[in-house]
Amino acid sequence: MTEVDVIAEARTPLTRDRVLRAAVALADRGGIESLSMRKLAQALDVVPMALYRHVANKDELLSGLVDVVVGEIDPPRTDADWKTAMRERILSARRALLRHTWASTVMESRTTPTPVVLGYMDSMIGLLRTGGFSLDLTHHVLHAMGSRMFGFTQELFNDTTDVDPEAAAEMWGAMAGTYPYIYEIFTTISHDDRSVVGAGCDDQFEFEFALDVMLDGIERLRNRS
Amino acid sequence: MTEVDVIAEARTPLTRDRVLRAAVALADRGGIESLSMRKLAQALDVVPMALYRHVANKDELLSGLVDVVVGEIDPPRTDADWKTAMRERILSARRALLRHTWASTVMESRTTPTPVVLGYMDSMIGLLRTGGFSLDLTHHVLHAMGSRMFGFTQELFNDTTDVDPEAAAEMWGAMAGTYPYIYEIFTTISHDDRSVVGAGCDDQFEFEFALDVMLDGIERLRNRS
DNA sequence: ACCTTACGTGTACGCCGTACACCTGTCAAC
DNA sequence: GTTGACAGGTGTACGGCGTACACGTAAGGT
Repeated sequence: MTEVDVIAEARTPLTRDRVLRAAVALADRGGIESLSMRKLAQALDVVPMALYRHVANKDELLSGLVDVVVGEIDPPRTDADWKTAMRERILSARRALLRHTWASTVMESRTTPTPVVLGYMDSMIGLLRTGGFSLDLTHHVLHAMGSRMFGFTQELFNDTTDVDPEAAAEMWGAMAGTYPYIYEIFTTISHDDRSVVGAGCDDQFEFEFALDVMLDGIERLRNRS
Repeated sequence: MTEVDVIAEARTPLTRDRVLRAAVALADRGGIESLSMRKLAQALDVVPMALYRHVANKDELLSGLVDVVVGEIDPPRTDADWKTAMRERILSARRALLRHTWASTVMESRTTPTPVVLGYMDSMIGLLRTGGFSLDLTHHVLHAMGSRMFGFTQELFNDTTDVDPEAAAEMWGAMAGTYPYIYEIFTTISHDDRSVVGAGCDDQFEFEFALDVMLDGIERLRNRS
């Protein structure tokens, strides 16, 4: 056995799939900002430029990541009305996004939908159309649902970087006077959580709440027409 | 008049305000990706490191930009019920965002709200509380509104980079078979626009449609409780 | 035996944010 | 008037990034 053979069997050949899976793994731990072509190459024990045989560039890599995540969303069930089918699928999408917290950011950064994403959207539209929505109403509903169709509301400042309690307490003290309404809300909700104040929301509940407001709203519009 | 004097009067001194306004101008034309500390310094005819006397780092600069944009949002009118006050203010926010198309992206990238943003949110919450919303319901509504409270729905793939018509036509042809529902929608809506297919939505209408679905929904919840 | 083709490598370029030491003009205190 | 602190712009440099481009090198078809 020559030295060449050792090297040859030591590394499985690069594939687009292997690249994508390594990228997902890298982003899952460490966040999307820690995903660089160079670090990805390093994780695959390969020189950075080698990646470019399998993805066109970083942007296309990111689109590939979106495809991976969207591919994890369950297909819609066919034995239910449009509303529950859509609701459940969106909640499935949300589960996928919770597994890959970077995904929503990356999806928003995309400028063009991939075939995988188009397929997802097409089947979602199908749920509405076969559920009795007119063409026009379907169109408006698509806009109204927006990114929620992919399982995420765009919450502002929902990051989980927890600060030290001392600074937080001081901040909330100052808030009492300056931002009375914010203070009022954040001091009364969810002190059952581990932190005394703030960020103790039941995200799943809030997501479903917002989703249902939307679904109920569009259902009413459907029935009216 | 010495040479020094000429130089001294040739450049107005740098200010945080001047830096921010130059950054806004740079981003307005050329997009947020063309805003780098180096280019910003160049636009101000100054060396890059000079900026750091007025902003802590690029992140803090971006937060400053958000403050500028949020500062452009009109205060809520006080002579109307909560619903129209909120509706009009959100539409004012949307106008500010349309003036600075990069702003929604930057806002989403923020990890911590600035005092200016907190002030905006506080007054929005105030509209709900004084409008008769319970603490709990107000809280849920905040989540449900999400980024829409700042005037933007997170539309996916709403960029305006128009491709050449030939490629577009080919794409739509292929879509007819693969994505029938998408095809159906995009070929029937808004051919009054300049482009034959796609991207011809009335964004203002769609935004208000979604906003009203939301507002009507929460109004119903309010009246029920 | 040769030539193509596929695919990993090495080097290099231009961009980025920013740390750090340095200069210089202004102004208060003596 | 001299001095010394300080505020604010400068210059240099470092490490990171994406990726263009030329170069091996091994496998497979002829």
